[in-house]
Amino acid sequence: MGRNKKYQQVDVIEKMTDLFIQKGYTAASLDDLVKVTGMLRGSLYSAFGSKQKMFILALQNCLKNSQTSDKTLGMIVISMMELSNKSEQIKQIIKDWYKKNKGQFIENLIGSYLIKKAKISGDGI
Amino acid sequence: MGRNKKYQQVDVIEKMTDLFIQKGYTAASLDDLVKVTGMLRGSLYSAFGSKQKMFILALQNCLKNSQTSDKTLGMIVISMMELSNKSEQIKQIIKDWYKKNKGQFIENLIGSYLIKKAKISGDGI
DNA sequence: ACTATTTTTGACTAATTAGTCAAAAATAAA
DNA sequence: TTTATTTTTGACTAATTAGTCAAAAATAGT
Repeated sequence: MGRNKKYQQVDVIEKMTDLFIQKGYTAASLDDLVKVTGMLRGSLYSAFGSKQKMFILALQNCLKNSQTSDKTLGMIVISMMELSNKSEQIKQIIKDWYKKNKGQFIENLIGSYLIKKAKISGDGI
Repeated sequence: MGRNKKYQQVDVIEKMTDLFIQKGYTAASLDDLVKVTGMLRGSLYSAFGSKQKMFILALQNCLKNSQTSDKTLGMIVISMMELSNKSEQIKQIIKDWYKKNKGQFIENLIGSYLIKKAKISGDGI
């Protein structure tokens, strides 16, 4: 009952994830989120509640996948840089993730991801 | 000739650096910079020109120091996350830095810094 | 004292920010 | 058709953003 959803949560969250990874959390504006998702502000807030909740859903969606993809690393690094000191929930999420993944050269993986992302390696990779 | 400087560039840049590392580039506002430096907006712009130029001076000041301190890593990581795709100059600076430091477990150092900064290691370090 | 030069001051602007809300649209059950 | 429920719409707000600028203050040479 009620109006049918025009947008599917999963698709919307995927698009949000790409934006967050591209711009970072703070620099990704609501206008940007409107643009990439196709939803309007009211719908976004009605569906997700706040920008931080959008990010958390995007982060959790990434972590469902057990392998440490670049997408996951992207969201983890943004969490560490911009959100771990603002949200206890996010801090706990990445704490749990680190517990599960430490001892697997994860520090090295994080560093390598950043160098690749910044495109400073010289060999174009 | 002319009015004496009330604030010394070196001190101001040090304070800016601490702010950028604490908040990140985007999240560090001009109001924040006014607060930590003691200078007013007009003085800051008269002395530095723009927020990005303030950041570049802070970054270059860190890199003068040949050792890779946490302060340096902080500025480097912010550059990679928030600025390497916005400023060719900054990209070049961190490209040069990486050239000088690669092969010294620098990826590991970067990852370890982030984990320490986010305080997710479990052992409180 | 006067002039030239530099630095500081803080009010100002135009743009952007996250978030709100009442109304409209869409649906299914009664 | 009416009613209850859900989703979408987009204009709106209050706060914050980076950056500007004319005026005042401070200094040193003439």
